[in-house]
Amino acid sequence: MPELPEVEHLRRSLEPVLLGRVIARVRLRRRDVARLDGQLRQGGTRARLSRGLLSGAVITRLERHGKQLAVVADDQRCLCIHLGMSGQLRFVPTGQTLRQENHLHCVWDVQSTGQAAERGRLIFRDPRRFGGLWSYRNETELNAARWRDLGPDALQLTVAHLAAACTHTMRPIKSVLLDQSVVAGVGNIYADESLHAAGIHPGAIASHLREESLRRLLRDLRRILKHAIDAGGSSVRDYRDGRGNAGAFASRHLVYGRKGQPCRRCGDTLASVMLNQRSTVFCPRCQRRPSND
DNA sequence: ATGGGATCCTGTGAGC
DNA sequence: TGCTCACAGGATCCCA
Repeated sequence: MPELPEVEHLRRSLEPVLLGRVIARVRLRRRDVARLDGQLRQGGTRARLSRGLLSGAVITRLERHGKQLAVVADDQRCLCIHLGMSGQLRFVPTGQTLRQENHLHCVWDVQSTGQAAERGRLIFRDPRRFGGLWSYRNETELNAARWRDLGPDALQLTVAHLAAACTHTMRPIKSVLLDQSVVAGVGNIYADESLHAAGIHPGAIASHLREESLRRLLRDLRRILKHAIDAGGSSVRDYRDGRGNAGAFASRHLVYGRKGQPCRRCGDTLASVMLNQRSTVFCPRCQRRPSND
């Protein structure tokens, strides 16, 4: 379940093998994962499809906002890649055989522009297909369309913005954290981890929290996200970076996936509730629910 | 307007 | 051993 740290680590792991390289060919094996100009493809020609998927482009930048990635080309074209739940983006150097992999939806042939013809393939796999590819003519269109409704990236979020999103709402604080229009990049893992670190009950009504609590939450969220990026992300099950390596942060989770186990801070047994249809793990002692909720 | 629930999808692991 | 079934969840849509 790639969240901000996983996508950021993926972005960094792909930069060395993609920047300055040209996309020689694209093979879209499953059409419904791709949207042209942000729209579900309807009768677009094969050429238009290839173009949207960056065929012939030289890759100049890899951008990220929240959990989404964008590959930007020298001619402005840009392809937004969202991994959803189980999506993987991986670079496979030529010579390394591409194992018979299922759910392989798109393959890009990548080669260097210089003398030494270093080649490889970039592959997009997504068994559960919650992810996808969205093509745009340029970054302005991406920002005006798909990224328009995203809040600030979690690493750029300010207390003022978070506090503004929390006033006048009866939603639980965890729902606010998971809301991508409030803050982009936080999913179930890092919501639970940051709330635990800040000592805030996930079900606490957002508008009842003091600014001091929100300040602590933001500080801990940012700290945890940065540590997770450095550790290569959390590989709970599927996540792999651009070279196929698992992340190491899952072993450092204090609450996520640890229901029934002792809290690593106070020793109390970690409890679990459903919130937003998500299993939510917290420590009943470290994260007391305010009495007025 | 706000927020909660159902929905999509497949692999995994528990339990019989 | 092999089967069934619940569960995992990001985003989107629908409805109260």
